[in-house]
Amino acid sequence: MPATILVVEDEPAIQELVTCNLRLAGHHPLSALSAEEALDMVNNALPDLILLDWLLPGMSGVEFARRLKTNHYTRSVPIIMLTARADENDKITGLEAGADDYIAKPFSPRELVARIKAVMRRNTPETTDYRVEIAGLCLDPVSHRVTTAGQPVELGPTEFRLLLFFMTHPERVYSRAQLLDQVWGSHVFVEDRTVDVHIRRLRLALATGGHDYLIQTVRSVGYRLSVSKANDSLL
Amino acid sequence: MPATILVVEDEPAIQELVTCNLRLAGHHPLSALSAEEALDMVNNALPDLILLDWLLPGMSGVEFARRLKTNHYTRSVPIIMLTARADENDKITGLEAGADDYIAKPFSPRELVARIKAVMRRNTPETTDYRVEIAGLCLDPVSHRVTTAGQPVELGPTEFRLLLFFMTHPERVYSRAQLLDQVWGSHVFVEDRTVDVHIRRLRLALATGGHDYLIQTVRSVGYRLSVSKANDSLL
DNA sequence: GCTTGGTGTAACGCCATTGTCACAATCCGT
DNA sequence: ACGGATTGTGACAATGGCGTTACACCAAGC
Repeated sequence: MPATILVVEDEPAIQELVTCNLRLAGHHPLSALSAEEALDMVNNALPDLILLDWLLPGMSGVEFARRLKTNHYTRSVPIIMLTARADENDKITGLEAGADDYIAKPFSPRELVARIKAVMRRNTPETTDYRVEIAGLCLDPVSHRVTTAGQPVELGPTEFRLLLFFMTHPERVYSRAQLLDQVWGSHVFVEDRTVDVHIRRLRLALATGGHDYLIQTVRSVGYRLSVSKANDSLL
Repeated sequence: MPATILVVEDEPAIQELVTCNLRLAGHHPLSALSAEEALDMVNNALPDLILLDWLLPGMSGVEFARRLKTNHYTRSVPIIMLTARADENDKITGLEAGADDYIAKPFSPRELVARIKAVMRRNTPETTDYRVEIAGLCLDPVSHRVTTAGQPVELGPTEFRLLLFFMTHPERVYSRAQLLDQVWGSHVFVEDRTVDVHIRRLRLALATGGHDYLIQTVRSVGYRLSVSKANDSLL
């Protein structure tokens, strides 16, 4: 949920205020004092979202937004406009230029982070929306349910994510470190052995349907989901 | 995927803005500046979807929607309402009149096309008759009434909209953020936990008919409406 | 005015979930 | 068979998610 956010704002006081609040909300703000500077930074590394002031010296905010939206590489980055007053014309041209939302000054820090959250959640569409089924084991991300041979399986959140990852990446070995990255998140710090415990819990839950064999351990390497019971199928 | 979309909007600037964005998204927009003009065009050729402004000179948007929904030939055309403000009453009467979705101005082009895609995707399996009944729980948007096993259920406005959303999107988990988007509106900002309280109120109201189990919580994910009592079961 | 119904927020407490550890069991090369 | 390395297993404390209640606020109605 934390995101890198590019703040394009020429007034230092507001710039500071915004970035500070973003930091407090757990985000990673980047500062740009002009549209030109912002363009450089965008070309360097894509941010997750852009907070764009309406009135800027040199290139205006609208022009900047237009430039971004006409570039295939940058057009997908959501933009939130900051405007001095809720002016109708501003609103229309801003949205026309491709802004996803706008905030009228003065705004509360709370509204700021709320809008960001709203836009980002709106912008991230479904990842794996389809149902996965392997050897009678069925997992549905949409309804968030798992069954083995028609019988319901009760899983904790982490076990669910773990199984989801395995079922979308079957027949492939993953180290504990890789699993921590993919299932827990690349930023958390937990012991490698924690994976073992969750693997066991997952197997336990799957055992009632006889599907515990699906999660196989590859000694000194990691774990793997496979339909074949054989511990080693070479070539 | 490309569709002919009738845009009913009296203000030329917004009309232009919307049709332009629709064209960019690969659709074929048709313009109508009044409900009367739109009626003619609909009778001439059925569009795949209608974007309908709430406030129109002459015949209002609601009236227009009602006319469409009472005609067998035109009732199946999905309607997305455009309203100037996120007014609770507007939303309710809009849904009563048969609108399939609802966008509050100002809206981003991205949101616009996203909603259109969403409505067109989900329009095939459901709709047609807008009375929803699940496991004896019956909700009628037209009369704005809810009954469990024939007995009336008293709900507040928010609880009603919440239940309406769940019953039109059953067997699917929604995060608190998504629920806030869909039920409260994509631009309002309230705490996530507020959803919990309304979920409880809804359950409380449904409990008298024994239907409280319908609203199920998926820990660390969100909520879901399901007919099966089991916390986890598929199909 | 006062009252009332609806809504959002804060606070409290319970309990499922989780990360970690200690120890037993197993594997594999020597 | 032995020993070290690796993994399975059970238990434990701490965390955090969620149900629940209470309360303040606001708009509408009498």
